[in-house]
Amino acid sequence: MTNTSTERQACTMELLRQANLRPTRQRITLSFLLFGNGDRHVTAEHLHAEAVAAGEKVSLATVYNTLHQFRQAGLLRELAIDGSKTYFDTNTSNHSHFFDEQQGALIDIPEDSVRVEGLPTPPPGMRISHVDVVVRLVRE
Amino acid sequence: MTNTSTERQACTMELLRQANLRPTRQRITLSFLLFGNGDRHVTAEHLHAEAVAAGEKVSLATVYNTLHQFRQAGLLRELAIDGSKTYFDTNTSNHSHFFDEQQGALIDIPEDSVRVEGLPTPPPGMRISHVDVVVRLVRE
DNA sequence: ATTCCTGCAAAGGTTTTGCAATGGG
DNA sequence: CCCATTGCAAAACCTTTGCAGGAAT
Repeated sequence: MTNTSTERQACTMELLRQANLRPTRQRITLSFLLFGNGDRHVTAEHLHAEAVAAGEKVSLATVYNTLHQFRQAGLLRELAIDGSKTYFDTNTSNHSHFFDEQQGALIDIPEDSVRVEGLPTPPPGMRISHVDVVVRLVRE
Repeated sequence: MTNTSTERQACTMELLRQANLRPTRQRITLSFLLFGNGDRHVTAEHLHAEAVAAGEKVSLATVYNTLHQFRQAGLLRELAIDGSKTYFDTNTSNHSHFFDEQQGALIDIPEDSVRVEGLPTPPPGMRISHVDVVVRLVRE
């Protein structure tokens, strides 16, 4: 543990300020939950439950709004894993994922271990913004 | 053009029979739209609109049912591309996709051109069922 | 005749939106 | 004080489901 709680909180405030988002009580709690303790994958509902469990009074609508604001600010990446739910990843680097289809669990694969080779040139007038790799797992 | 329309229709009927699905009017039309003319990516709504435009009387619920029945029979693959919509691919081989985020358009990448290397071993008790690669494109 | 399939409408789940009330700067 | 932000409830959206009528074997 190298940071005090106060230092981490100051860091969180700085994140919000740089993203041009007013550091409201709700946003501070949510960014703390998201960025305060390593890389995470969350859904809106999951994060909302966590905030409520932590004693924060915040609505689900605000969680959705905040997640999208953070995504627009480049603090989160949206993942298309499963048609029915939207996952957000606090690790915005270009890394791959394992996905356990039965459990709905996501696991990061370190950024530099996976290489995608032999990609064709994109159609004219277009460029690659991101390469998503999802490795789907089933129980043996 | 090597097949007559009748031959293609016979082929379609054969698909359904092998999948243990009664060759009803709706299923015949839908499988013909899906498999009658090369590889395709469709959403339920898109396929429904196409069927209606072709003069077929079919409900959206039946299109959903049929797409899932075809997927269970291994005739289609479901793609997670975008949180809000489910895409189905008539090409069930393990290939990659370009996705144009602005247009929502999907383009196949030939199966053998892309290689994913350096994947770590799956967690104990699990094995890889499929590797999905989506190359997201933006306008330059 | 029996079983499967279809259509409709209603329910389901997730996400977005409109608007009045609240709270930071 | 002003304007961004919040919360609520309603709406929007895609998808699934229940069930009665219809079609296939």
